[in-house]
Amino acid sequence: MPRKILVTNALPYANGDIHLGHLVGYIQADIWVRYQRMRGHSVHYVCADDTHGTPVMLRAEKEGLTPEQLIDRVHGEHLRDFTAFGVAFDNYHSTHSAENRDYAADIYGKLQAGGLIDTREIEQYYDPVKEMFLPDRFIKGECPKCGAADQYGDNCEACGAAYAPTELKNPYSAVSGAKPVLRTSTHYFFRLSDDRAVAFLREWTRGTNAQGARRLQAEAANKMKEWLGEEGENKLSDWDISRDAPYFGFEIPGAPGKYFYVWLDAPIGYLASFRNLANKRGDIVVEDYTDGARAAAAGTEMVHFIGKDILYFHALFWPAMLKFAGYATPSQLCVNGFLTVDGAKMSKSRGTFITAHSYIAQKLNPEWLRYYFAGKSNGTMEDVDLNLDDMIAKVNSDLVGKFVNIASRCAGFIGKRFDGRLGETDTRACADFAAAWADGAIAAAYDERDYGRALREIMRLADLANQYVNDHKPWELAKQEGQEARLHTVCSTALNMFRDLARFLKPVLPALAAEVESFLSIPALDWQGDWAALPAGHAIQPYSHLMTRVERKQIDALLEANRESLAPAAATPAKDASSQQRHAEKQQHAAQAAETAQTSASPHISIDDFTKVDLRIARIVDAQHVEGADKLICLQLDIGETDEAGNPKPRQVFAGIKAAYDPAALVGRHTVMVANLAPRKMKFGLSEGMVLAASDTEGKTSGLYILSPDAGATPGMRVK
RNA sequence: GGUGAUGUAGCUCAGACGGUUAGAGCGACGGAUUCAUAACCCGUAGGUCGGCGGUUCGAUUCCGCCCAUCACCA
Repeated sequence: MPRKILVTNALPYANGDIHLGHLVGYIQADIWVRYQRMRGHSVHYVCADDTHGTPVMLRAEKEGLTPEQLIDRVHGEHLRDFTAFGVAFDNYHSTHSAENRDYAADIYGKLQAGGLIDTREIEQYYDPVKEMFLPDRFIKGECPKCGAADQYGDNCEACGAAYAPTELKNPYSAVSGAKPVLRTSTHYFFRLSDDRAVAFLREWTRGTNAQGARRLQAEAANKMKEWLGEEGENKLSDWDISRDAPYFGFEIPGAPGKYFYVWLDAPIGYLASFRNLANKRGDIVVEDYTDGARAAAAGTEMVHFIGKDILYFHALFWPAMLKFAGYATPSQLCVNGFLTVDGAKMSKSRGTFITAHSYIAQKLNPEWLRYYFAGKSNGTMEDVDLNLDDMIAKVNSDLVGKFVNIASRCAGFIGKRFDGRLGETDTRACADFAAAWADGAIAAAYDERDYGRALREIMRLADLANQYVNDHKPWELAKQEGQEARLHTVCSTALNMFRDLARFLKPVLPALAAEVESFLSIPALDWQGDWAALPAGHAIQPYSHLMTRVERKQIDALLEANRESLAPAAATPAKDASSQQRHAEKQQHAAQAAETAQTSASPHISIDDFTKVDLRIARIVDAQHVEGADKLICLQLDIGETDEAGNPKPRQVFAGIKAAYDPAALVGRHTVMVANLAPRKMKFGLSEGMVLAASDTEGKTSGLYILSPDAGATPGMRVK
């Protein structure tokens, strides 16, 4: 029975270029789709641009475009890049579409009817000039901790502190420059904390689908357990799904001036793209995939390929929305990790923030990258490292030296000596190939998305083919009288091996496989049909090189083309370097801290570096055990600071010194603390610094010793 | 700090549900060969399987602790 599968890829946000980090997930999905089709399964493969939200709205304005004009242009660029890398969606649509509006309204309506939508008043910064509520990202001001100017509303790039936008000093709107005011507004919430949703998600994230496969990879299911908590616990909170006008998106039915938050309608875009495809084609019954009951009856599957940064949305909100709106829930989430380049986060200053377009513009072969990514894919959520020297070695050795070489070393004889026609095939010599086909190990590896395993096995076969040629020495046979038939057979046999290798590699290297099909004059290779040898007398085309080698200088040129000098890089921080898809409204911190840190690799620090650390004498006012923490003591430290009323205002610091100190014995002592360390939100509360303590980092001797100043030092004194 | 993941030859990665000499590719070194894009073939060297303890007749594989890296903490 052929499977009927709807495959989707995460929707890239319509606010930036496709880069190599994106391509990991798209190439993995594309390989899987191509493989399943070669097996004769029915696969619909769709994607779309994720278009809504404040960032798109503001960027369009900045460029003097309407949002529609901007997303039209980006749509073209994204589709161009995917196509160039052989990622062959059946449809590449947009979340800003009639289909998506209909689905969003329908799902929302059903959730509302099911009692899963609530409203609530929330308070938020509002830009009185621009007349809009401001996402955290669009509020700037002075860092409440270190005072650095022009910091974003969620975290400080200078000191790394995290805070709420309301804590910023002298806040201003990044959009208009106006001073924002706090305003209350009604927001709509999806009641994820509802018992029904919690119970459903607990089962859904752990369970298996109708095909008996786990819906989530083990690591992903594990991760969800953290979010869901233990049995009986309810750690989920309701989800704010509305934003106030002006907002680029869909207005919520029955709620004038309120719009669906971009993340609500983004995954719905999968269904919209599929519906759009069905409308164009006319032979797809959409409801057999989307309707809960009908999909179960039809045995269809819905498989989402996503990056691990958006697991949260796809494993909680999305299945819950679908479930309680009566839609089919996803059969499987295939989650991939981030991309690092040469072991580090992609970096604009190093030129490793490589856009898909620049790769193509530099005339690098996309299939080099497909092959390398495939070799690094093992079906887990682990990050993938693009090691550039390794990629050069791997591609040149495997694809050029081994695979393509087989055709290159045999085709000449067939062309010159036998008029381009094949002879008999030595099927006994092909026994290992036949066994590999019958055994199904390569097929299983593809199906499980462990492409690395598949390629290792395929390359073992390629080695066998080269050994076969070596052992039978066609170049000697060619010089011997009466050995023509033998020569003919050896070359034909090797070319049959070559054909099967091309078949095995086709999901990964579709363009190369197509060239092989044309070189061998054979119909499109698939995985089910006739694996019999090509018949004697079959005419092939003259051989021309199927692939060139990668050279280091090409890679260097690519890095140079993507390199930005450090100065402008600071203006446009490479925050989302490894992320596939992340909206500015949900930022992560600190990605850029690494970027700046890596620029100074000297073994010494300057005096300036040292003076950045604000060390102060502190008096331990109070010390308490922390419930539930093995190592922590909660300290209240007086460093001479006072609140607005002039009362002493101690710092709260969590110190991992419980093993060595009894809290009661600490009270009243003086010690040294780092006063300007970025505050850190811990499970137990906010930690506003750290105390200094000595220990043997080699672990040879145990013990932990906090520092004490000589008598006379008073709280607040600077240590330098 | 909590939770999770990762740590295996110079590099990139397999593997071991505890059991004789821990694997592959690349790289290095030596040899062979010349059909092939300095490709291919044969061979050699390289690892106390992050560290320390425990369980066991036996652990790199199980358990505990520690260290390092990464991610998440909405």
